[in-house]
Order: sequence, then C-alpha cells, then structure tokens
Amino acid sequence: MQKLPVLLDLDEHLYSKNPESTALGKKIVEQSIVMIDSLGFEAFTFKKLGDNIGSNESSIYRYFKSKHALLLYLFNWYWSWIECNLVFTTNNINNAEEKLSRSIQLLCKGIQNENNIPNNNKVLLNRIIVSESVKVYLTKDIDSENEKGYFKTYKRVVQRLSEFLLDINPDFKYPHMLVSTVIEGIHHQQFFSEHLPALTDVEEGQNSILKFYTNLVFKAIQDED
Amino acid sequence: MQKLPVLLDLDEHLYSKNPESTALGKKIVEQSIVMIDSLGFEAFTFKKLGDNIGSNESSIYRYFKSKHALLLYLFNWYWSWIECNLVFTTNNINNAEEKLSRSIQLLCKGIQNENNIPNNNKVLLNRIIVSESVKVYLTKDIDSENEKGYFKTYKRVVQRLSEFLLDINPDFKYPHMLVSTVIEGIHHQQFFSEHLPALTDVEEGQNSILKFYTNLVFKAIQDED
DNA sequence: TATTTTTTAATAGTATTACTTTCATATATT
DNA sequence: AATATATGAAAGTAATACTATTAAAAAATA
Repeated sequence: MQKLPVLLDLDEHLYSKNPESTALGKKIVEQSIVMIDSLGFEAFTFKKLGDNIGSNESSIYRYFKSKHALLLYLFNWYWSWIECNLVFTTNNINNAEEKLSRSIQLLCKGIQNENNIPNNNKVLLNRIIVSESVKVYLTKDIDSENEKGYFKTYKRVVQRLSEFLLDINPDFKYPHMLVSTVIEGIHHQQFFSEHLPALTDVEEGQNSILKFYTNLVFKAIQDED
Repeated sequence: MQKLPVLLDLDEHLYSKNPESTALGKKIVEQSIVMIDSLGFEAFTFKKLGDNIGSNESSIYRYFKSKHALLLYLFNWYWSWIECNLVFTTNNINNAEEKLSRSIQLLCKGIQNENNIPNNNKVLLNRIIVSESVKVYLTKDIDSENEKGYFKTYKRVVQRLSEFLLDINPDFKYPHMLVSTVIEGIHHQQFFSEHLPALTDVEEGQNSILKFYTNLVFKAIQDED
C-alpha cells in the first residue's frame, strides 16, 4: 500500500499532534482512509481503527480530537493536493480558456495514483471526498470551524478558479457560485452515476461529467447579449 | 405552530406506522422538524424528541425504526410537496421556456408558508432539506434503500424537469445531470450564502441564486453550433 | 551510560446513543 | 363486558465518543 506523500504541511490547527511527525501518526491517517472508505464515515470509529493498526484508541485521540477532526484533516489534505496540482497545471499557460479547461479536467480527475496501482490511498481518498466531504461542513459547528480557518484551502481553490473565469469575462457576476456549483456537482455526479443513475446521464467511457461541466462553464460565462 | 397539511400520502415503506394516522404520530413529525432544525441531525435523538413531546422513546420507535428513517420520511414529504406544486405551477402552460423558468423559481423558493407566518414548520423543513438532505443518500445503505424505492419521488421530479429541458432542445444530452446539478446547487448555495459566503456571490435582495441558475440552465441547453 | 523526557499501551470509567424487550395501563372497538 | 390496540414506564444491551490514570517502552539528552 502506497502512502500519501509527505509533501503537504497542513495547518497545525487541523490536528492535536502532527500525524506526519511519527510512524503511528502516518499509520493512523493511512488506515483511516482505508476504513472510512470501506465502512463509511458513520460506522467508522477510533476503536475499530485502533484494533486495525494494532494500536490503542487513546493513542489516536492524541493525534485527532474526534473523527470529525480527522475527516477535516483529510478534506484539507485533498484540497492542498488539488491546489498544488492546479498551480502546476496552469502555470506558464497564457491562454485563459486553456487554463480554465485544464482546471476543470483536474477537478474531474481528482486525486489519483500516478502509477495506476489499484486501490491505493489516493484513489480511496478521492472516493471519500466524493461521498463524505459535504459532511465536513454541513454541521452545526460550521460557523465556529469556519472562523478557525478550517476551510481556507478549499476557499482558496475556489478563489483561484474564479479568477480564471474573470480573466475570460471580467463582467461575469457569479464566479464563485459557478465554481462551487461545478466542484460540488462533479462530486455529486460521480456518486449518482454509481448509486442513483436516474439522476445523471453518465455513459461508460464517455467522460460525460467532464464534457458536461466544461460545456456548462464556458456557456455560463458568455456575455448575455 | 402550523402543522404540515395532511394532503400527502407517502409510500408505506417510509414508516413503520403511519404518523398521519394518529395525534402522536403527527406530533412526532411536527416536533422532529423543529428539533432537527435547531439541533442539527447529528445531535437530534428520539430520546430528546420524546422528552420534548411528553412521550416515550419507545413509542416513537413504533412509527420510525430509526432517525434516518424519519429523515427519509421528511425528505420524501418535501419532494412530494414540490412535485405537487410543480405540476400545479406548470399545468396549462404551453410555452416550454416558461414552464422551465417557473420550475426553477419553484426550486429556489422551495417550500414556504403561504401566510408568511415566520418559523412555521415548512420554513424549518426547507432549512432541513438545505442542510441535511444529502445525508439521506450519502450513506453506505444507499443501494439497498434505492432498491426499496425510497428515492422515487426525488427521481420523478428530476425526470419531469428533464422532460421540460428536452421539450426545448430534444438533442440536449445531459438533462438529468443538469437538473440534479441545479437542484443540489440551489441547496448548496443557500447554505454557503449563510455560512461560507466566500463560496458564493449572493447579494441580499438580489435573487442571485435564481438569476444564476436560470441563466445557467438556459445557456447550457442551447445547441453547440 | 545514565537520566530525563516523550510516546505509547492498557485499563478503567463516564455519559450518551440507538436501540429492544417487557409489562402495565389507558383507550377504542365489537 | 370482552377484546384488541396504542401508549407509557422502566429496564436492559451493546456500542459510541470520549477522558483519565498509570505503567512500560522508546527516544532524546546530559
């Protein structure tokens, strides 16, 4: 099982003790991804995780103060990775449309394994983002957690993409709305295509989601008249 | 506190004992809406609900086998109401664009109180749909629950709207995707505008969400060439 | 190398959740 | 008046989501 690369330093408020700093911490993050993916977030517990990695529940609590905090950590890990790749992918490209186009591609592709090893942690993390990530913010704690800056990375990605839209059409009035609609939509459609196909029109091997959202975005930002 | 009107007969698999059939049942549904809205779905329990309505936990379990089942019931109540209103609103209108336009308006307006009494159950139910409804299907039980037909009403609404799109442009390839993107997007943007405003561009009193999605839909279904 | 500090494991404990079961009582129906 | 149904009260269970204490192991440092 390939580990998540140790290239992202996440905000220190996202953990109680940095899981990147110890072997146990890394195992916690790694195995939590496997278990949240297989059990679903609701059925996942620190007790089960501890049993699974041969460690104790109480040790895990030293790294994350709750399973919600762990999910928030994974959420930020994902968006940090996307942000890195977004910068990399769009860097040195002058054509604004091309920048936007590549960004949408990245959002659809999500975070994947470079070497096509199946079931590695990044593939699983991507699945977690698709089916669990809205649970990070659709809670009663949203306002206090937002104040603590836990959604900064996600907001920064939305901001960057919004700027690409404005480069193409500076008069477009709803860049953030369009970007967040597309991001959440891409995740939703991936879930629907697997579990509620009546809500989608995804055809195998057709890249339907990419085509749909690319078309949607480029048309939406066109001027009215 | 105004009750939900007793006009919707929901599928009998959505409850263990029909809550519309008794006074206690109605109180359970009514008060659950108030409490899920104020506590959030995670913190809401049947114990608290029982205490609140002066009844016993075990009695509530006779109506709904879990709090998830109750949320599913509310979800279906909401979509049944929307479907009724959708049919009513678009009936006898021949112009396809007008039909679509009114449908988007309905989705943005959601379910509201007719007499502008603040904080009534329908306003609260609408808030629950905005912040809790995705939790109904983003679970590990989705496939078995879908097989049992628990999402029929929602799918039927999506289907109806998709047909309106196809009336305007029969060649449009992604009607279900567009409709489900818009429905989920409208809910998301309402939540974002209140809690994560950096992800939206909603301006007070501007009907931004309605304008944005109306524009989005009508442009998306235009022919390519 | 010895000492100190840090990290982890093991155990126990608490309050709450998400139920189920049983049984008595109240209410409605025949 | 007998019977069926609905509700309430209480107790019980297994699990969850933690916290606290202590001791052993490992790592850092003097």
